[in-house]
Formats: sequence, C-alpha cells, structure tokens
Amino acid sequence: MGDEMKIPQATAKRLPLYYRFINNLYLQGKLRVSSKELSDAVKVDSATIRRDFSYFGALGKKGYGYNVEHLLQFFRRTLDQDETTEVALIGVGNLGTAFLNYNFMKNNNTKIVVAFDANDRLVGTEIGGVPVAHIDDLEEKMGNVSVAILTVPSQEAQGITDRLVERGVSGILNFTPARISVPPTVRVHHIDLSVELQSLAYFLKHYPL
Amino acid sequence: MGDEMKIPQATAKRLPLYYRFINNLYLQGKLRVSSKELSDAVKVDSATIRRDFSYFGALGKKGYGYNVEHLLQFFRRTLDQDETTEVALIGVGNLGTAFLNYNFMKNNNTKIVVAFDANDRLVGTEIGGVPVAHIDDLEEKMGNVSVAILTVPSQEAQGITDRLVERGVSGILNFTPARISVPPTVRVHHIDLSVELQSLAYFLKHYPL
DNA sequence: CTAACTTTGTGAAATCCATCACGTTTTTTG
DNA sequence: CAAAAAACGTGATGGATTTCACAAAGTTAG
Ligand SMILES: NC(=O)c1ccc[n+]([C@@H]2O[C@H](COP(=O)([O-])OP(=O)(O)OC[C@H]3O[C@@H](n4cnc5c(N)ncnc54)[C@H](O)[C@@H]3O)[C@@H](O)[C@H]2O)c1
Ligand SMILES: NC(=O)c1ccc[n+]([C@@H]2O[C@H](COP(=O)([O-])OP(=O)(O)OC[C@H]3O[C@@H](n4cnc5c(N)ncnc54)[C@H](O)[C@@H]3O)[C@@H](O)[C@H]2O)c1
Repeated sequence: MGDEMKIPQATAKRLPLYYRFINNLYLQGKLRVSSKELSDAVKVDSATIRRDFSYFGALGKKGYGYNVEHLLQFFRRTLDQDETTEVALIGVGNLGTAFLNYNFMKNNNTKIVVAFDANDRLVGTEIGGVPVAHIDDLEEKMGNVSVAILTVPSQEAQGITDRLVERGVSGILNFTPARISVPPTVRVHHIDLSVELQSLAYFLKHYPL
Repeated sequence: MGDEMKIPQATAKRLPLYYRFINNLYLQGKLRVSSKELSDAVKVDSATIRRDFSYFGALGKKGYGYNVEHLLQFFRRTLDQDETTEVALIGVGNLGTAFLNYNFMKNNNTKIVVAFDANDRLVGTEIGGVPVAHIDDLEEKMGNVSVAILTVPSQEAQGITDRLVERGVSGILNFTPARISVPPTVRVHHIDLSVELQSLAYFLKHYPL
C-alpha cells in the first residue's frame, strides 16, 4: 500500500502496544477511552499518546476521547492485522522451544510456520504445532517467509544469517549475543537478554530513582 | 560509590555490550583496539563509541586507540563485574525454564539464585542448578535479591509485582505483556516479544530500507 | 440553554542523542 | 629525524522525540 509515511519510528514501535490494549478494552465492552486512561494502562505519557495518534489524523473527539471500536478498526487496518506474517525459527533449543510453545497469534498477526535445527533427534518432530526441519534443508523448506527468529548458538549466527539473507529474508529477530552483519536492505532487531539484565543492574546502582 | 553521574542513558545501555566485546578481544590476546574496529564488531558508529567512552574521561591515546587491558579493567570496575547481582525468577514455565538453563554468568555478573512457581510438581526440583520454591514462600525464601525476572502468566503479573516491591526488589525484568505499576523507586524494563515481532513486521512493510 | 467541565490536537520549548568534521597528539615509516 | 598516517576527544550541528501548555471543540449537568 502506498502510505503517507512519516510516522516517527518511536511511534511505530508503540503501535502494537496500543493495539493490544485497545483490543482488551474492546473485549471488555468499553465504548470510549481518553488518552489519560490509556496512559495509565500502557505507561506512556498521555501527551505522547495524543501526539502518536495525531500522526494518523484526528482519531478522537475533543471533550470525549476516542471511540474504542473506531480506534480498534483503525489500528487493525494500520497494523495489517488481517494479513498474517509468516515467520521461521532457527535453533530449537531452550529458547527456541519456548517460543514454539507460545502462541504468538493470541493477539498478534505473526505466526511461526517452520523451525530448523541441526539436531537429528528434533528433525521431523512437531513442537507447538510447528514442524522442525533440518537446517540443511533450509533453502528448500522455508517457503517464502520474510522474517526469521534466530535462537542458535552465537558462533552459528553469522553463517545462518548469510543463508537467510541469500534466501530473501528481510527481517531478523536476533536473540544471540552475536552482532550480525547484513546488507542495508535487511532489518535486524537485537534482543540481548544478558545485556538487558546487566544494564538493569547498572541502572539500579548508578541511577537511583 | 559516589559517582560523577551524567552518563546518558543511551550510553549506559551500550556499556554491557562494549564490555562483552572488549572481554573477547582480551581473551583473544589483542593488545589494542580502535574505535573503528570496535564499531565494526558491535555495529555502533565509531564516533558514538568515542563519545560514549569520553564520558568516563580520556581512556584512549590519539594515533593509537585503546589499550585492551586498560579498557577491560576500566569497564570491569564501572560495571561492577566483581560484584555479582543476585536475581530471582518468578514463573518456571516455557520461558522461565529456558532462562534457568542458560548460564547468564558466562560473561555477566548476574546470577539467578532462586526461582518460584505455583505448580507443586516443580516445587522442590532444581533446574539449571537453581532451586524452585513455592510462590507462597516468596517472602521467606527470596533472601535479599534486588532484581527479579517475571515470566508468569500476565494476569498474575501485577499481584506478584506488588509482593516483590513490598519485599524490597528495586528492579524487574518483565517478560509478560502486562504493563505493571510500581512506585517511582522501582525500575522496570519491559521485554515484550510479541511487540518486538509485530513491530519488526510493521517496519518491514512500511519502512522499506 | 447555559455554565462548567472534559479532552483533544498541536505550536513551541526542552531534551536527548547521533554524527560530522577537524585540531591535536601519537605512532609509524622511510 | 622528518613526513605521513592513524586515531582520539570534542565543539558544533541537526534530527528525533518528549513534554508543556493552551485554545478550541465537544460533553454533561442542571
Ligand atoms: N536460553 C536463554 O535464556 C538465553 C538467554 C540469552 C541469550 N541466549 C542466546 O540464545 C541462543 C540460543 O540459546 P539456547 O539457550 O536456546 O541454546 P541451546 O543450545 O539450548 O539451543 C541452540 C539450538 O540450536 C541448534 N543448532 C546448533 N547449531 C545449529 C545450526 N548450525 N543450525 C541450526 N540449529 C543449530 C542446537 O541443536 C540447539 O537445539 C544462544 O545464542 C544464546 O546465547 C539464550
Ligand atoms: N513463551 C514465550 O515465547 C513468550 C513470548 C512472549 C511473552 N511471553 C510471556 O511470558 C510469560 C510466561 O510465558 P510462558 O510461555 O513461559 O508461560 P507458561 O504458562 O509456560 O509459564 C508460566 C509459569 O508460571 C507459573 N505460575 C502461574 N501462576 C503463578 C503464580 N501466581 N506464581 C508463580 N508462578 C505462577 C505456572 O505454573 C507456569 O509454570 C507470559 O506472560 C507470556 O505471555 C512468553
């Protein structure tokens, strides 16, 4: 879809969060919501919420707030909730298995459709309803997924990444501590759990609240 | 330690990453490193690295770069690597079990020392060397850990959080989709995997690189 | 219908951060 | 030793994001 673009990245990152809470409100039967209420729920300043929403035009009504159903429909369209993004997971170990067992679809338009591992004992099984294939068959069996979750040992990360990129993957969620290299057309989001834990500890010691 | 403070938060978040790579270099026997080399490894602009380091004074030498050992010692002190931060994990399910089996200590000064769950079949067992206690015994058995990892179902998150806070926890790494409320003296880092996946998909569709 | 109240949408200001660009210092080479 | 090269540390700049604060518009109550 040719979009109007110009949504700040910081705003774009909050959209899925907004979507989830608006969906909750809808399921609870709430008809309207103010930026202040939403702020309490998602812990984002109410002015920031109004600013975020304003990039999409005037979604609310002064003195009233936002109509929950209208907002929900808007977000559903904007986040392409009707169109599922198919995802591949590489590395069915501790972390990979947890993800396979988790139903990301609950309030999400993404779905892991295939997993890969080098361990022959896993190949051929199904975990959380997702078939596990051998990493050697990556190119053959990954279909045309455009997003991959990387949960392999860190030494394997770059090699697998190169194959994924070669195969046309354009987004990678990388859980390994390795900082992988990709061409500029590929987007990588790092989630580095050790760093998160360590930086939390650092903040506690050095930034007393 | 009375600090000089004023390290930007963005810099503080990168420190553990720097530490890990500098440690690798040290183990590889490298004696010196430039901001450019470090930049290639951690994928952070070299000017940003120099700026980050400069907040701590002049750590490098012009025309030479940084002495690896000196840098490592500096970071070890700054990140309190010698002092282990003890962590409790609440919710030994898919995700919690993966964390318990992972040895965070590898290049990290944080350690999960106790876990809690409501499931009687788990209580009393040991996973990844960490004993699992009953959630009812939280107050009694958590010792004086100051950081907790939350991997319980989202409906339980707020209740457990209140107990943790009451018990003196000052940092929480929250993996549940719930946005928890805490007093201003407690720091919460949210890691919301669904949001990460969904926002990656959104970026791919709307922000082609 | 009016007055009081609520809440949006947005200029403007404030913050925070990343990057450029270069003077300076040190190393390296010849 | 002199010239060239390397690389730091940082002033300046610009961009992105957050937050303030308020007029305008709508709602609610009496
Ligand atoms: N488990 C955690 O809590 C945790 C925390 C932080 C970071 N990580 C990182 O996440 C990654 C996975 O961690 P884990 O604990 O699940 O490890 P794990 O060892 O349990 O799982 C790794 C899996 O990858 C498979 N594998 C190995 N080489 C492969 C290859 N070439 N192709 C395909 N599959 C291959 C292995 O068979 C195994 O099943 C690691 O990089 C780890 O550093 C994990
Ligand atoms: N697994 C994933 O990949 C994934 C991804 C995104 C988010 N999450 C979130 O992480 C959290 C945990 O996910 P999971 O897949 O590990 O769930 P899970 O159901 O496998 O594990 C939850 C664990 O918490 C325990 N528990 C329940 N109530 C408790 C209580 N009051 N006190 C202590 N323990 C209690 C359960 O016994 C269970 O062992 C959930 O909030 C989930 O939404 C998980």
